[in-house]
Parts: sequence; C-alpha cells; structure tokens
Amino acid sequence: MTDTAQLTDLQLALLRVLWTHGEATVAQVVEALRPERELAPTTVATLLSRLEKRRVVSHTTRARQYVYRARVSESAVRASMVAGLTDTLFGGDVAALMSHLLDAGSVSPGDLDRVRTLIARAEAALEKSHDDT
Amino acid sequence: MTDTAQLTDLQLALLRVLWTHGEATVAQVVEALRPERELAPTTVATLLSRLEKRRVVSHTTRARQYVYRARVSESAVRASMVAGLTDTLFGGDVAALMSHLLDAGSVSPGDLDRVRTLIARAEAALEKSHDDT
DNA sequence: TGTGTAATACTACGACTGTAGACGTGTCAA
DNA sequence: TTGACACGTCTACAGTCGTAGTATTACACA
Repeated sequence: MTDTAQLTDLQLALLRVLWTHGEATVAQVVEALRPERELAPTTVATLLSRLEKRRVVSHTTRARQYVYRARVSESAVRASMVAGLTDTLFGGDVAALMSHLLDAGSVSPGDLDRVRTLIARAEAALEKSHDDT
Repeated sequence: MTDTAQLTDLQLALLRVLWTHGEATVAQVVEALRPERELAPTTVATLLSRLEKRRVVSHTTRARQYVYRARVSESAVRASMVAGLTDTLFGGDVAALMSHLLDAGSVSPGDLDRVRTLIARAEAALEKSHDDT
C-alpha cells in the first residue's frame, strides 16, 4: 500500500492533473495548476519528487524532461480517503455516513432520485454476487 | 469559524474523549486514550493547549487542574470534514460521494435498507420544508 | 570545442504535528 | 516549616508540508 489515505489538498491537486492528463512534465503541471495556484516550477518539482519517494507517482525521462504519472488511481485514492474518513468520523459505519449526508440537508430532490436509483443498482449487484456465490 | 475541517486523527481522538465525557482533565484524557495509544501526560497537555490556541477546545481550572471542554460539536466537525472531503474528492457533489459509497461494495444489504428508510425521511423533510416556504 | 539554456537536484526555511523531558510552583502532610 | 507530590509551562527535536532560491548538469548550437 502506498499510504494513499493521507494526501493534502495540494498533493491531490497535483494528482488530479496527472489523472486528467495521463502524464505530465513539471512545466505542464505548473501550467495546469496556474488558474488556481501560482507555483514556481521548482516547487512543483519538489512536491512531485516527494510524492515519488512515497511511491504515489513515478517518472520516466523523455527528451531531458521528467514525465510523471500517477501510480495510484483516482478511484483508489477516493476509496482510501473516504474509508479513512468513515473510520475516524463514523467508526467505519458507512450507513452512518450516508445518514449524515442525507441529514445535512445538502442533497437536492434530484440527488435523492439519483441515489434511489443507485441503491436499486447496488441491490441488484448484491443479488448477483449472492447468486454467484 | 474555527477551521475545524483540518483535524488530524490524534486531534480527533482527543476531541472524541471530550465529546463523550463532556469534559475531562489531562489525566482523564490520557486514561481514556490508553488502550489505543500510550501517551505521556505532557504530550496530551501540549496537544490540548495547542487546540485551545486554535479555539477548538477551552478549559477552566478546577481544584488546581485544567478541565477541558470541546468548543466545537461533534456534528459540526463531522459536517465540516465531510464537506471538505466532498469538495476535494467529488467536486462538492454529494450524490457522487454516495454513489461511490454504494459502488464500493462495502455496504451490506441491511445498510441498504437503512439507507432507503433514510431517503424516505429526507424526502419527507424536503416536502415539509417545501410546504413551509 | 565551447557556451548558453533549460531542466533537475540540492538546500533552506517557517509552520505545524507528535512526542516528551526539564523546570517551576502550589498544596498538603508531617 | 519543610519537603514531596502533582500539575501546568516551557523548551526541544525530528518529521512533513508548502515554498522557492541556488547549484549542477547535460544537450544543442555555433
């Protein structure tokens, strides 16, 4: 495991660039981040090499430049971070988290419809895996 | 706002003790944390006074001891941290987070039932607030 | 072959976290 | 009154993060 559950906002922003671009040089990452953050290329290089030390990203050299790639998928990071939060905040109880989400009042009626559909699908999937077993 | 969205695991563990106990001295916090973590009383004292500087907790003196209380509620912290994660990981889309939760396969059939009930309740609440408006 | 240029590597620094020892001081018992 | 005990405060230190300047290196072109 790459201890992917502990990533700061900035680290995630870098990863997001890599995820959407597939791969990117330091300059490209700086460019992609520009609207939101103005970072020196050396800063980004430092951050990426630190992430590489943690095995979160990797690089190959091409035309004298480092081309970085994420070694962790977006879904894996999401899963890991959501699980982390669920554990620390809700004792690992996923339903409690959903309950919180629904209670918080930040879900629109349209969202509720979407979620109901999702539940139906999740149930179907459970049925299926049950049948398979 | 007390910037309550950025709390580490250990800080949350301290807060959890305060939440469940209502209030606690340093020694009591150390005691409550003992099974999971073995921390020197001075360590806990340092952590608590740092949290106090951030206005996350407060203390009163009683019988020559500091009695700490949380200044933020558990639900506020939960809301803030979940919102933070939803923003950084799902662009603020709560339904996307729920979708992830349902996809991740970590929900049991029983949970699905519970969630369905919750949705019904959330809808009822929405109806009501709609009527009130 | 020499040199400018562009990219990376190295170094640094302040802030914060986890960790805890050393120090000061008030209180209570003898 | 004096000494021990129990607390809190101060100080410290290693590790990480965000940030970036400086040093080094290697390629391309003259």
